Amino acid sequence: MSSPAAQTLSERGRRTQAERRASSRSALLESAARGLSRYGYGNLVLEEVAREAGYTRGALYHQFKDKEDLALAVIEWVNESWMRDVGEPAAQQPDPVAELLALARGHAVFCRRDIARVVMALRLEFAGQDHPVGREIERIWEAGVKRCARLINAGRKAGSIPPGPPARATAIASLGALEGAVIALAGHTPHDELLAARAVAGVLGIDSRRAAQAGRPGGEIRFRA
Amino acid sequence: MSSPAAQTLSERGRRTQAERRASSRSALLESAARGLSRYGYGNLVLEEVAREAGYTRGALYHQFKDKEDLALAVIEWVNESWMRDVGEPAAQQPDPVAELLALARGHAVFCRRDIARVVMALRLEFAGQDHPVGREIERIWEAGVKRCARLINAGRKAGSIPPGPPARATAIASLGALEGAVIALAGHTPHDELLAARAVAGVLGIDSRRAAQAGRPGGEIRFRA
DNA sequence: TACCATACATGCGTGCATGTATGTAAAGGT
DNA sequence: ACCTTTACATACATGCACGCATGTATGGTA
Repeated sequence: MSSPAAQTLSERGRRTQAERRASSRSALLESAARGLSRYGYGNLVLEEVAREAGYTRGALYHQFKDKEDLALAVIEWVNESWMRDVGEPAAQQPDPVAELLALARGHAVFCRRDIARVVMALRLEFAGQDHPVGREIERIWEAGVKRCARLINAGRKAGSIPPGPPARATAIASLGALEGAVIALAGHTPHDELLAARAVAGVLGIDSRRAAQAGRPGGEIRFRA
Repeated sequence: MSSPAAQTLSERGRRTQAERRASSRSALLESAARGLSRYGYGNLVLEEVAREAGYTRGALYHQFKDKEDLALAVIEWVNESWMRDVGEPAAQQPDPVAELLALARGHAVFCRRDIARVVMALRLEFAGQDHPVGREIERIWEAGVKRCARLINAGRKAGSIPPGPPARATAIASLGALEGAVIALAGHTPHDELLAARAVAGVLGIDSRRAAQAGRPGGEIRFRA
């Protein structure tokens, strides 16, 4: 937490410049992600970010142009991680409903890390403003809404999702409910996964018992009657 | 928006001191509520709050001890409004499920005003910190969770809510999903109401078709098959 | 070993928001 | 009519965080 990142030594004890740079950068990114998740952009103080990564602000300004550049890098980093761990696996699901529920469950698991609220916090903070960070967050959010709306339309055509409000509004509600539930549930492993899926299933109008099974190859959890 | 609040004249053209004070105070409170909802606590600049209310910071510091005092007053004000417009009406419902769904719908309608995100924004901003504002928000949130958990327990005993994760976790997920959905749905009247109810119903594990009817004396909305 | 480039630390200047102190106009009492 | 109190504006002082400029150590290279 306060030492300059796990050293990935090349072969000899001496570390390459590129190695130093990379490990510093990822340490700073991780610290900044935690900070953004906790405090948001405005309340994030770079001195603390650097300190928690084991550096000073000097290192930060050497790696990133300014605070905004750092935030954008964090967003990109988090988004890539999300795509790899959640977005792409979910795309393997056979039908729209399964994919939507897999997204819900995957997101819940993804957000067990302390970088969970980065997107939510920044989206709230920059909503309705014209700031580069806000635009980037909006771009990512919009992509999620689009993906979700496509799946809803497909599911409705296939008959696996009942009719309801416009697909876009339903998609927005799904993602909002998902994010809200997951953030509120921070620390409530393992129930977060099922409850997230239930929230999404509810918005979609699906029988919530589907939510208990989808994406759980290990079988479903049973509760006492 | 920029004139010193609607004048509630006593009888003559002259306004009483108490009248002046009260109208300034409510104008400042409303402006601060909008500001907190948009920017959160840290990013809220008092100069702008005062200006939008038609005053200067002088008036603000005359009515409120400091920024923290102002925020606490806003929270109290919003909470009272919520209780009056949402909390108490919902308590009239005959059974737990109906009350929970009424809360969801009521909250969605309540949040059509631009003070919707005050609680959410502040809860995110002060999560895990030991700040008076954070504590007050936490208090309100906890009260909501408790109320929700009681209703869930009652509903499960009565058989109207199926078994699931612990009542407290389910309550937290319900409120989180509700807040998240409603905030994301800002501006999507009238679908916000149904979708909020669906999110809560989903978390509870209730057939989401219940959500379409509960609390809608005027009958349910029909969508094309 | 000598030299340069890169990674990082340290110190300074500046802007901005808060809080306070002081000044002014409106209201209320006598 | 005079004085006091209240409501508000204006001006000032403080602190904090950002960005940049400079200094230092480590890695690379000849």
